[in-house]
Amino acid sequence: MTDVMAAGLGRMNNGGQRPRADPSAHATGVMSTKYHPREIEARWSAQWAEQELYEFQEHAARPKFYWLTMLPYPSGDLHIGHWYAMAPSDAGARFKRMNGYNVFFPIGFDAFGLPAENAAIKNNTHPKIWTYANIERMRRQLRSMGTMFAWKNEIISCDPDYYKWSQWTFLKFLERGIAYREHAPVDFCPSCNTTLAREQVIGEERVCERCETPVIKKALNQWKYRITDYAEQLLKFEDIEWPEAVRTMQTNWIGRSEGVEFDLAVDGRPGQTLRVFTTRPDTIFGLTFCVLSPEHPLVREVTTPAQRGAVEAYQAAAERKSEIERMADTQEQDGVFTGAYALHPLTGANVPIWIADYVLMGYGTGAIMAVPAHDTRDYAFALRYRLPVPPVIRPVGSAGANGEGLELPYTAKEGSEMCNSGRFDGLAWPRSFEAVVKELERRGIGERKVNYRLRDWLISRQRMWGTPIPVIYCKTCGMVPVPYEHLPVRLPDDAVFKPTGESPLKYHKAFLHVDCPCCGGPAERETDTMDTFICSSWYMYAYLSPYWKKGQRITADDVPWNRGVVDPWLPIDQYTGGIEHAILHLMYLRFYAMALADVGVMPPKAPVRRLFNQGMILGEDNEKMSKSRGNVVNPDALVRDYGADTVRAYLMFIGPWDQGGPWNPKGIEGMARFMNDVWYLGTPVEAEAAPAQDAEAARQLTGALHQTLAKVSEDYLAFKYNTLLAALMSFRNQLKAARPTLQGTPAWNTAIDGLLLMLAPVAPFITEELWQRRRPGESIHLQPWPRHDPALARTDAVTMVIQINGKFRDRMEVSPDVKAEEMQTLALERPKVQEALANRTVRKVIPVGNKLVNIVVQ
RNA sequence: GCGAGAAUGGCGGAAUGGGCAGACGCGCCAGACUUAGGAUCUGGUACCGAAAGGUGUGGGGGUUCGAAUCCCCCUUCUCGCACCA
Repeated sequence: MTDVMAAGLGRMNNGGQRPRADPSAHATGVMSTKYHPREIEARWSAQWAEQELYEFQEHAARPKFYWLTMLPYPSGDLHIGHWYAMAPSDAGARFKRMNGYNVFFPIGFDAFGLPAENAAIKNNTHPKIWTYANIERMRRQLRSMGTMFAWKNEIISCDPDYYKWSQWTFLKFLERGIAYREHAPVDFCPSCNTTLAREQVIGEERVCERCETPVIKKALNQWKYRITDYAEQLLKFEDIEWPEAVRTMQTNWIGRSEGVEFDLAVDGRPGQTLRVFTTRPDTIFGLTFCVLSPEHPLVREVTTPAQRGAVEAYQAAAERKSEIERMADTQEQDGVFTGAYALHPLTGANVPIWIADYVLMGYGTGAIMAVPAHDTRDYAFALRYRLPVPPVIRPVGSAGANGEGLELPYTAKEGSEMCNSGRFDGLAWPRSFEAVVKELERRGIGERKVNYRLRDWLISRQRMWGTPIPVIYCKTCGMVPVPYEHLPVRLPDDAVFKPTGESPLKYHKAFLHVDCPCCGGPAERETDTMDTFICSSWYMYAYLSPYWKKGQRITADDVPWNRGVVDPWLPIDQYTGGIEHAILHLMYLRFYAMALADVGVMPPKAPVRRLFNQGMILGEDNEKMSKSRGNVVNPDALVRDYGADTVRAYLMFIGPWDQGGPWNPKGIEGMARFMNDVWYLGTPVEAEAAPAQDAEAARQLTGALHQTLAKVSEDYLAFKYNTLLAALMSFRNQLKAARPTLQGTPAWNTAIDGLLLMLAPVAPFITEELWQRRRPGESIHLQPWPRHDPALARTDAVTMVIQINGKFRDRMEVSPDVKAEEMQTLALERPKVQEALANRTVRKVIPVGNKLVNIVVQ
């Protein structure tokens, strides 16, 4: 522990000890002023805010473009991860704006959540105070980043005028049957003291998404949203350009599988049936036993007295097992015989009914037909308890007519055919599936069924700092929704925070006790609050008319935003954010849009057209940044040393944005040098000697400008900031080389303007400063993107490569319009080529465009 | 186990409708200017070799005049899911 800390501190000291005393220091050249990023950045931040340069313009002649970055949680300080997420997003939005779009780029705070409550307990203050103090600090930091946020449209999700509408969505969903309350076993985090949605339980170890504590099961009365009703819709990704990875993850999470559900009669119990789900009806003749989940209600009914003791012991053990940590490596299939038998639906054979915890109550019917020859789990189970394992499918055309010699378990679908299955023998997949399903349907004991892995969204949280669920429980009237006119159900400002692990709302008398809206009698409020993912499921619409009907009494007919503004601005044209939200936020957001469309407040179209997921910025050690590792990079310190422009640009230069990558503390020096060069190149020079006329050099510089422009414009659209910056650096190198001959000429000035314009989205401060020094009073951020002229980008000579048998031999300059025959002649004339061709016969010469000739010999 | 993606110098990475591998930057080496250099400027920097030349994009095959790029097999790594019937 001590070692780790010492190492961590050492690293931090090292990282912080090299402030650049004067980052603008460079020796040569005529200098008017030095580059002082801190001074110019402070000045421009203030000025842009004052001029409202970036605020929302509902109507404009330019086409609308809704550019969105995921809203941050106000944790207190802006982390380098926030910079990595937001600075490139901002650059993209700025680029769109320069390209003639009316860009809306809002920001807000996802302000409910547990850290505020923990801080409240620790400091004995209200979470609201902690949260708003953090927001104030983060607003300043976000401004220092140079982002073009439309601050006037900011929303804060813990504001009652926001969560009033979150409550409204709950009431509407309740009316439509999308919200419901259920008593069932749910995932509970003993550290956060609250239940969690299935999506918030991570991995095999089943740990809490927030604190990594293993979750336990608890049976509780909880509110849920019927997201499973939208499973089919959620599987469709029409009209949206989302990364393949996200679509695959969501598709897998939803986990659609097609199969059949059918009944088996229980032997000796007329009328008693056992329902199972299977995706492999083609293997039904291999059914040699059934397995019930230990929690299955039928277990009590069918268990014979002789087996009762063993069965109950197993049930108790299974229950305990799900409450204790689930060990990864103990996936053994064990179970207990109930003593009862079911009848095979097609053969009438007796098959024993077992219970085993590898069958889950929450999936399908909680009961399975076991076909040990063709399912790995059933196979393991059968081996363990010496149950028969008859093969009933085999690879098409395989030798053994009845599957003899088949390696078991054989689980393939494609290329399999039925055997040992009476009149079904020889039927190949997928006809085998169809035939058995038809037979079960004909007998009236089963039907096709689609099952999903997706569960309904559990939204109740036993925490205080969240949106109160607007329902009241009355002894006489039962559950009563809070009338719309009474919204919002406000969180009390005087709740007492104690480390009891329970929500202070339960002990807040004024909050808890309420008159029933129905009968006027004494009643109690729901004290659970909503999952904070609800706040972030609709904030993108709220941005367009923030705190709609603020302070006003609302009715059932109101909608949560101004549709006149919101409808024309949908969908969100570009959304950017971390891949870690691939399932949670990005699936909930789609669900919310679908459900709200059903409620009738939104057009039924995809809410987010284009999505981009950035990668994660890692510590110097290539590990995830964390305080315990001591590899956290502090953006404020970097801004102090290098300026925001350099930090922004360096983060974009590290590598492809979607890839993320480790922080290299030395690497930023290169970007600082680049900014210094830009400063030096872009600062107007007074009274220079009359520039020499060098038409050829001027043409070359103009060519370089337009080549760079083509590359940079293309890269902005594809979020390829790293290569865009590399192109700008190359251009910088060319400018430095051309400076002695061209500085002050029209070609030079155009090139410098181009450099500043192309860099403006990435580095808004330095470009604004230099632009306005050249043209006082004009913001660079209101300039149109420079037009690319392919004619000017054209060079008058291209390099042609000469290969012999595909190997590089020589290169030469040729005209861009060179003809194929000419290329061949030129290539064969080269001395190096002649030399290499001595005593060899040329068989073929292959010219490629105007860039390469391959000579094939012998 | 299933699904998705990746593997290129000392490092981050460029180049994939096949056509000069290593753009750009970091680091490193040498030099210049300097009292000084962790500033700036100039040159160099994939590997082997004195050179000519040869070899190189995780490994092995293949297609092609030509492969980092396309096809097949394998290895390793990252991410997601995981007793889902």
